[in-house]
Amino acid sequence: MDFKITDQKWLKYWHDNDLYSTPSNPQNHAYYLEMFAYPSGDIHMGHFRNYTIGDVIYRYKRLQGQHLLHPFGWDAFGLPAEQAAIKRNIHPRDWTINNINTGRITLKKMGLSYDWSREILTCNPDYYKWTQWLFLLLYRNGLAYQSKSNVNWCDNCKTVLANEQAESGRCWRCHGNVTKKELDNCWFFKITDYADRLLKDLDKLDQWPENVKTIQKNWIGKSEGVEIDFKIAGTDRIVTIFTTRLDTIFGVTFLSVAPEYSKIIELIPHGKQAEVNSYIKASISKSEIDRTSTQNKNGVFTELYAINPFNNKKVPIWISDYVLMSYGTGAVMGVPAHDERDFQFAKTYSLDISQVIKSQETIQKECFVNDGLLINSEQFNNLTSPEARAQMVNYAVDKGFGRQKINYKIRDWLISRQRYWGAPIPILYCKKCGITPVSEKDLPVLLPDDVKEFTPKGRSPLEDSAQFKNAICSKCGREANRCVDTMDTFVDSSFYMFRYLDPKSNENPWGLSEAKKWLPINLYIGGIEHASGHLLYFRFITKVLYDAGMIPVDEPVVRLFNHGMVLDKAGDIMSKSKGNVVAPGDLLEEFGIDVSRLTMFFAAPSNQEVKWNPDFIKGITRFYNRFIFNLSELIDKISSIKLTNDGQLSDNFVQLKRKTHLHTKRATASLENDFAFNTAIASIMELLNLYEELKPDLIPVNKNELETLKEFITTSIITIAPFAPIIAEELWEQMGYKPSILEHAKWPKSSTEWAVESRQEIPIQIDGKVRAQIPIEQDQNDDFLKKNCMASEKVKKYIEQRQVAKFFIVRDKQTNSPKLISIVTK
RNA sequence: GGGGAUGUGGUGGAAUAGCAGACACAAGGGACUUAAAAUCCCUUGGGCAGAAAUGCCCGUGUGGGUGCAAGUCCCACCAUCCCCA
Repeated sequence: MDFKITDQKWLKYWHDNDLYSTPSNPQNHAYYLEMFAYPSGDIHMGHFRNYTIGDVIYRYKRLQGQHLLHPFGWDAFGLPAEQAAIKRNIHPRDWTINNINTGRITLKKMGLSYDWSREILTCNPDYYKWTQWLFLLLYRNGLAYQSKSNVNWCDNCKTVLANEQAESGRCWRCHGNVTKKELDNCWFFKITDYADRLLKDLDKLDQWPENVKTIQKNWIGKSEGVEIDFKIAGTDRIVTIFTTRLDTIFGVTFLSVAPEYSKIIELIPHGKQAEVNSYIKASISKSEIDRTSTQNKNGVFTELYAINPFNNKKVPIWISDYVLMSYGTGAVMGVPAHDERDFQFAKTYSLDISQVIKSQETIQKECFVNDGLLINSEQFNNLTSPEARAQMVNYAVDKGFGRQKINYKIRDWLISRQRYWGAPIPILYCKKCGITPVSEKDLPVLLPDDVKEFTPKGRSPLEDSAQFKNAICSKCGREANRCVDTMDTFVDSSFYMFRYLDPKSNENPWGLSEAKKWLPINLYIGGIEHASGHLLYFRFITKVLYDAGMIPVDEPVVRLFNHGMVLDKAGDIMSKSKGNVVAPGDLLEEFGIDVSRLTMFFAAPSNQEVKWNPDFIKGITRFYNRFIFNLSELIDKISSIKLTNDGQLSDNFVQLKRKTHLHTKRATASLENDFAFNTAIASIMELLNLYEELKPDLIPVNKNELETLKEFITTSIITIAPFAPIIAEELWEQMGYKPSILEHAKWPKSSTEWAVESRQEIPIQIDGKVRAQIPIEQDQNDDFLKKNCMASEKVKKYIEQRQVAKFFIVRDKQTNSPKLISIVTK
């Protein structure tokens, strides 16, 4: 059988018969989705893995009779298109479309079960019209606002960098230092308004991996604490600190404020200002990693003092760069006795350490960070930490110098980019009306064609397009300027899965009836790297759309699955510069669809990394050819056999039937539970191995034996279909059934009666070690087994001259048949 | 600095607390062949004893713990990888 012919044959059949189109009136429906692709050249092995895993699940569910939505699209806006434009003098759109065309050809060669009629390109006006619509929806609801912002700035490249492009404080392209720069007119989405819901609803996601939920939880970073106002001695100014450990407030020996904390600068004595300024300058150019992770905390004394409102003690105010302006109030109280960082800081500068929680440790040598009983805290002495926190906050509120405060680490989502290749923000600046949203009927705001220069200058290339920038105010009709920024591509990808519901609609982004038909998404497959970015934005936008009545669910995805990475043989990431890239297209050409897929699945469980080794292909090819040979041969052989007489199965047929059912059970579990396709394929191999072993003696002499062979054939073909769809179709047809197997076959069920090991003996453990076996017989009650066991010569040998202290039989939970006998001697 | 994952033969990996190494790869030996490829058969965690059948001991990163029984559960540590800031 030549895969070049069969691959083509079935690709054509599937295409001609619209096999993967979405049913319009789905029964028993489900929505399966893989993360769409960023088009950078051809698709790579990571895509290959991601999309074939989704394809396996699609085929399996289809064989179980489900009606499915399984779409695909492209995350087509983004920075690399502009870089290519600068480097090769090609328009970002052309570069992007070329890459999509290349990628699509490869995906189609893979024979994936996508409904291509729903394909989406986020860079097309009929898509980004809805990105802009989404912006307006948020704007209308007070969830989009404009503000100044400290952005990452590479002075070398004269450009703004996204967080993910400032790797460890270095520019990803020139490795120059990244500093912060204040920019006006940045647009934000108010994700912080949803922080609490995003956190709380994680509990609903019982089919999401724990690690993703933990990442999101930490990212949101909710902490419940208190703000306390400290007066600055000799002034009427205050410094407000945020703390979660109010119970330690009598241990405060200093305050620390962030270098960006501008309010106190003017109060600093003149003689000190030069020193302070140079410290601030040095700190601000450091990355947050450097600031928070160094062992040596450092700072500079301001010669200012603050008054602790609890005990009126005067404590020094320091500026230290381990305090971040973006967290809390930008000021913290220093309690070296009970906080690790404060302890290090106090040690460095020989500040006082004052213990207020009882502990065994010597406080001068190490700090004690746990809760405990309060000491040295006046009227709060002898309270436990939680009691003290409750009473102290009441006290502070009563006296008017403190308040309860919930703090989040998550910041509002900065969505404006000074870039060309993105969806323009649909906002007008009118001299009379101010900030004015473009009216919905004027969407989309199209990207202009007269931009030729994409080299970053720190402002958007759209600034230079007169055609784009000059506009008419949608309120008063006078001249206005368009907002020249475009949106972060994470906005594009935060609702594409809803646009798939109705991707051709011009009237609305999708119809509510379609949303009710298909949502929520039953399974979403992609890499873990999106745990805190895309998946959080996507959950946020889902909630916004839910609140707006656009969709019926407030969580988008029931089950999330993260596939492992594909590395090279040595465990290195595949990259062009290393020259270790394996191209999916080449694999398909050389080995065909089935073998390429089977090799990937067999290499490792889907959630673990694969170290791709070309040697893997050999073993799979060997198995694949044996599978085809034996199945074809058997199909031919039995087609001429007619048996109508009843009769018992002989031993060999019993063995084959058991293995067939056991295999069905294992394959089903693998597809339902953990997507460990390697074990499902190993199970098919075992079934085939057993068949080959028994083959000479599998001559059916009655109807039941013939049926057992047929069951073996159909089970083998149907259960391999999700993994190797081409050969499944081919053999299904050879059996004389109507194609496609997806439409006319049904996933087999295993019976508990037959899905049992063909085991001959029961192992006997004596003092924890297997020492003997007894044969399994008809009678399986306790007394009989015990008698048999004690009669065994080997058992006698081990327990002679010893007393049996314990004897028990371990039975299978489901079948109750004995699995193991355990004897403990004195 | 914080969070997470993983550690099992020469390799990829199996194993609801119940016979560790399924299923494969590689390697070695053999058959077929003028030869090679392909295919097929045998051996294959380490050690000891035995002519052999076989028997015994050790073994899942390290050290402890719980259990009749631990790769699996608990505690501490080591190593590698990933993510976030």
